[in-house]
Amino acid sequence: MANEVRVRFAPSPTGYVHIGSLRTALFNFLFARHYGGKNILRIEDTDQTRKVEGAVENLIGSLERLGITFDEGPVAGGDFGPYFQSERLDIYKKYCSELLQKGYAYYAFETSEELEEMRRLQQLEGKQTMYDRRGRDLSEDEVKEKLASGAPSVIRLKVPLGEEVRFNDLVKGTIKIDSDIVDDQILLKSDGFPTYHLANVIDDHLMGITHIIRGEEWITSVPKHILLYRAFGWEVPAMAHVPLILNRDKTKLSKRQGDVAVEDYLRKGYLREALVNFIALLGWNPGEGDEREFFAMDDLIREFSIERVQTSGAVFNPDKLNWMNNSYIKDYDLDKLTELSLPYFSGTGIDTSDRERVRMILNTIRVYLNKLDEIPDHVKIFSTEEVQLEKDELRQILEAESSRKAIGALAGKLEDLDKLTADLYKSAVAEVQAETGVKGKALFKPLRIALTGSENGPELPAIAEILGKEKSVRFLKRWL
RNA sequence: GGUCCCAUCGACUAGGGGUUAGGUCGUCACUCUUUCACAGUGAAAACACGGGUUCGAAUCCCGUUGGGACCGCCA
Repeated sequence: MANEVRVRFAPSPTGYVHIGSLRTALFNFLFARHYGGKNILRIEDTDQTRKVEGAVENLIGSLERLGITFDEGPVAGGDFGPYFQSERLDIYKKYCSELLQKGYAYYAFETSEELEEMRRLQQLEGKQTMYDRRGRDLSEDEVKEKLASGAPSVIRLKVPLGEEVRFNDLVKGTIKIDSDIVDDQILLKSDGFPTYHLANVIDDHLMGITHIIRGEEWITSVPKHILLYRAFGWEVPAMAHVPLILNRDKTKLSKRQGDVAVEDYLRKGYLREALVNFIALLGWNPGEGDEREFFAMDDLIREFSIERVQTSGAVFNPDKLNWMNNSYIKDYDLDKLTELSLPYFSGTGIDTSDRERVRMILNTIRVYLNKLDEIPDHVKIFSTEEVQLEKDELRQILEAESSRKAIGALAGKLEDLDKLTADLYKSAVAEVQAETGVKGKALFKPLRIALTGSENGPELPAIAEILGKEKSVRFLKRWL
């Protein structure tokens, strides 16, 4: 590409990062990095009623945890700032009056109530609800008069009628819309703030954005934006509208049907690599018969292309996320995994200052973990001071004559050891088998139950080693 | 309701005129492991429908149906 690629992620600061936003942010990031361009963060905070304290910091923090970084933005700075729209009000006003002057926009004075009434009537008639453009009929004098009287006013886009607005979307192809059904969108609100549509067009142009990559929900407002670019005499950036991420019932992914905040997933112990990998594959794949499923961020950067983004929406499938996360957990560098897991041990009764022990525990249970917050479920057997039987029926197994014989023999052997290791445990059990004649299920089952209170779980020798000699012996002897 | 978008197994998807329509998750079975899980092997499971175009359509075109998004002084 001749010019440097410049893309932007432009969220409104609502306090958390939606999974759908994450994917938009990811795709922008991948696209920018793939072409060696710039990834820009712009905060769309023109709705004063929606301000959330600390939202921007949180947003940047979450994205950075996932490895999505910005070259320009509120924190990174840059030559195209400010990157908060609320700090660019003068710019919008200036361009808006230019529109007014050129006759591409006009003043309107309806109150919210009047507009609501208008919509209600339109709905009754079964028509599309949109501004009926009545403000266009006001004479210059009428407008002057109202303005002078101090009546609240907005500025609306004067949509040229009877035209077909068309554009080429990088993922959807050519899209055309009849301008007659394009709303005379409010550009400047009565509080002096611009709407998304105005601010977005001005900023994208001023910030030199070359490609707009955003969710499909924006597609119907593109004509407004095109008209705006045209009115200003600006070049329209390339656009790519990516399909939505859906609930199980195929509606737009929403809070009501489960977690949608990236922070929720991070908190539950989904690994950043797994989350990024999974989200990237929701709507993108390398194609051409390439059947890989695992991609590190570098792989994604190298292979991502907007042309391979899916045209239809994708259901967010937690089962597959779990599978992928579990795969990452199983393969993860054990030391790093140990560090990441530490917070999840709080309240389990396991002393995390003994890193080596935590490491061993993690290594034996990681195969069971879909996510890190499941750790407590699997470590009870290591922290308990007295084994609890999972169910009462297990007591019978313990009380069998052969069981007592084996348990007693093993307890004796372990007692003689200096230090209990998995290997020593194994040989001790082998000796018990030889000496008592108890073998097979009759041997292993009671030992497992005596040591853990459960019929199943990780490998017994590993458990015994983690338990240590003292505890193992004590647990065994209890059933004699 | 209007406009726009979309349509391959239950889910994510590959394929894109001639394929036994491939892979992954999930499900089921078997093997392995003296447990569960892991791993391995296998199975069930899809081109929404109707018309064209073509020697030949899952693939291209049109329509139908179905689903979704948007229709705010939100973004």
